[in-house]
Amino acid sequence: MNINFFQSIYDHPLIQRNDLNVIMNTHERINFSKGSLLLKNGKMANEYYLIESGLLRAYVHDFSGNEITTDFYCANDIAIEVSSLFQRIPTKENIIALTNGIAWKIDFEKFQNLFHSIEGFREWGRAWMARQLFISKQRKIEMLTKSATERYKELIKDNPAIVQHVPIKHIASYLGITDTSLSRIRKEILFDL
Amino acid sequence: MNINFFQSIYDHPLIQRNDLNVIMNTHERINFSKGSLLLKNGKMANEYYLIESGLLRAYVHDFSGNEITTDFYCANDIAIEVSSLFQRIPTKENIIALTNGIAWKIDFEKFQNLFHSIEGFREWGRAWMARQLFISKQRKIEMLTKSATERYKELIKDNPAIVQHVPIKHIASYLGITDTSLSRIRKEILFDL
DNA sequence: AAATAATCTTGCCATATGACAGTAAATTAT
DNA sequence: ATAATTTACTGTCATATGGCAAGATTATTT
Repeated sequence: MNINFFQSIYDHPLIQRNDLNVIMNTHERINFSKGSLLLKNGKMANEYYLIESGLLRAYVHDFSGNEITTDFYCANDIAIEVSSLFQRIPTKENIIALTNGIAWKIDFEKFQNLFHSIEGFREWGRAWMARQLFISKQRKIEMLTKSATERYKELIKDNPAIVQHVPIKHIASYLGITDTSLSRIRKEILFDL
Repeated sequence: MNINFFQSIYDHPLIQRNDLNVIMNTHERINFSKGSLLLKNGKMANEYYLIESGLLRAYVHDFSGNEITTDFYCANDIAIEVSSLFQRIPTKENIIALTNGIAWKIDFEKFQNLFHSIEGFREWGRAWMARQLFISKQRKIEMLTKSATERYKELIKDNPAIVQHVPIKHIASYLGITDTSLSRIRKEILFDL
């Protein structure tokens, strides 16, 4: 078990080395295989996962039943459904594995203990939430101000792994367009690349 | 000072009555007047505000310098820029008063004390963040899946005060369209109302 | 009250994206 | 390997929204 992996994720000035050990030992290693569901619509999230390797996709169903991809999780990301986990309510999201992979799981009760017993951990947690909120806001603004083409180009730049491994229709719903349109956009920007 | 106001905002099963008193006394009443800035781009947020009355608008500038309205805050809302306040970094947002009003202010240091000393308060804080994250995600999905017309209709339904008091151009940028388009949409839906 | 400025509406045309259908290509199952 | 299924691309047409500019309306200042 690699301490650098945990250190890069639980990165906060108030988390001491021995705190990190406690935190590490609270996680459990799991393997997931392509197609398996880590979280299912209607259930309550009881854990979250640090992704060591592999690729996951989160999605919801819109009013007419179409899958809308809300997030991708890659190595070093945290796969989590905050709303369900922290409000103790059933989720509307699904998290499914797009590839095989390895993750480190921590469940809510253990998280809760760390949160209330380690000051650095709860500072980290709050900062993490703040960052997520910032990212979410940013993405919202980008949806408003940027064209689908620009958003796709940025995805290529920031997250090439996703573009390479994920079916177009999922990327399209993530970008908020149809797969038809994305197909055309891809054709368009071939010249730029 | 109205305890019901604070109770409705700091609403969590683990917050006891005397906790609430401590929390209440940590806030300071302020008046704000139309046009005043409660937060300015480039500064660090050092406090947040519970809005008792009045109307505020948060906005950022996009790459080409246009104002994008990111949020409105009404009575009983919390006007806060989480990212700057909790990550201790300068903000990119502005919060400006659209009307005169009354708010209760709490600054970061005092918040921090409450957070670490009252378990119920930090549970409330985390749940609040989780809810915000959920709302932000929801809005993102709505931007993806709903038309500008639908989004405007929902705004009318959920927040009529905003539609009545706020200049169209701000509502338009909040919805992610131009004021021209919003003007046409308004004309369109006159029939529906 | 008049003057000025800000805001809102409207017309014209351009463009991005969607809906639907058909085909091609790739993946998966038999 | 073959068949079946899923995924990706393309064509045609429809629609929503944007860009720009000119008026109309409303608000603000003098």
